[in-house]
Amino acid sequence: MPKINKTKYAILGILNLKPSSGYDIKKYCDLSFSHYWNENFGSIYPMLKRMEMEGLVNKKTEQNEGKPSRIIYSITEKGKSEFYEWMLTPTEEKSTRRERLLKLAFANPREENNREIIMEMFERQKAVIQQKLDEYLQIENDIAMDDPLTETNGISLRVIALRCLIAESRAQIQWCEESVEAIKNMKSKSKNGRTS
Amino acid sequence: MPKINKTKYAILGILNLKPSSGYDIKKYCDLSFSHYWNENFGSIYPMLKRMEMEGLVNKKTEQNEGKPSRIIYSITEKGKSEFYEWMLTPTEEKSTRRERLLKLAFANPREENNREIIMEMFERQKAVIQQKLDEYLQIENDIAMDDPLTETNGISLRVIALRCLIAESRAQIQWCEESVEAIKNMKSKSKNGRTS
DNA sequence: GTATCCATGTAACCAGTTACATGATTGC
DNA sequence: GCAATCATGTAACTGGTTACATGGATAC
Repeated sequence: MPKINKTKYAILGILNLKPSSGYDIKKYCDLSFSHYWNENFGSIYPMLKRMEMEGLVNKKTEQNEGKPSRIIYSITEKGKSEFYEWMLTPTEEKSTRRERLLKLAFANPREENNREIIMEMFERQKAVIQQKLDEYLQIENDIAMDDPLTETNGISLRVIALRCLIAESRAQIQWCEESVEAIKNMKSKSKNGRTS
Repeated sequence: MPKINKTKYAILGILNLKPSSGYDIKKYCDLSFSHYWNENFGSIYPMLKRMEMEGLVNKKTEQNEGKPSRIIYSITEKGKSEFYEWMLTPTEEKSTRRERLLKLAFANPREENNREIIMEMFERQKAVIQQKLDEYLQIENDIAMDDPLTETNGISLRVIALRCLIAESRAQIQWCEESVEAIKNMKSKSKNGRTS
């Protein structure tokens, strides 16, 4: 299965909300889902051109006196159908490179003095994750504050997306704690037990 | 902060265990941590050359009669110190592209008929995650079976690494379920409540 | 008058993947 | 004889990031 350029879908998704310029798209990304998605001008502008040639979007130059002219793209029917198809495709988030786990795999707890290093590793990792978690919780709080709709009309999808990151972070923190305990036990056991 | 080539550290980590050829390194990756790390020959061989020039590894050609000759690399002191430095650096696993969450962000639950699609999305995502989870659990089981040391001497780091993936998957599944519930409630509320 | 924002783009680069080329050996 | 494995490598490509170039408008 080939790697597919997802910038296309991000753009389609935003244009499906409303016609926008490349600049708008970038702004929207930064503002609305910076914690789990990123786009750069270097990807957006060339992709928009490509998408126009593929008939996924329509182009319209907006001439504004005074202000610089903007190129507004809108999604076509073809673009919409491609977008909805993508939306319903189950996402396989390939984690081919998880640095944290790789590091762990290289640690060797059989050697006595290494255990301290490994426990230190976990503590440091935990601190990084905790910091992220605090950040997410802060944002969750902010959203609830400035969007009273969430109370009367249920929670927003922005919050739901954020809660995935929150749930994952919490799971990771717990995993760090459990792992430290497991390594501690390993240590005490090898003292009066056997050593390979 | 610039993106750093992590292939280097993966190689250092493996060579720190024992001197190996490029081929060995690839095999080790596939065998030992395929679920969270991947390397290709296209990265390994050029990197080994570069690392030799940087003095991180030593090269030794092994001439075997009959068998094809192998180039065995071993880690140097400089390589070791760079490796341990990396090991203790807290890992910031940037999730700049979480397709699942992006999809969610584009879903609009305010429109009645969209809710069905969103719930369907969650169900499909959940199924994908569940499949992964089952896979992980199977491997965890396999490791425990063929490695009796884990019982007497505590659990291996291979299992601990795996348990991170397991914990994350479980958190994600729970998140899917909670989200579906939240959207259901949103729906019933908007029926006898207000609609924007 | 200068820093920041609006706005569009290109070029260069890096990481990582895939495909290809080569050739020897082993197992069926 | 043929497929699979051992073994090393290169070339081409894709996805994504960063830096640069340009120029007008706005805010202080």
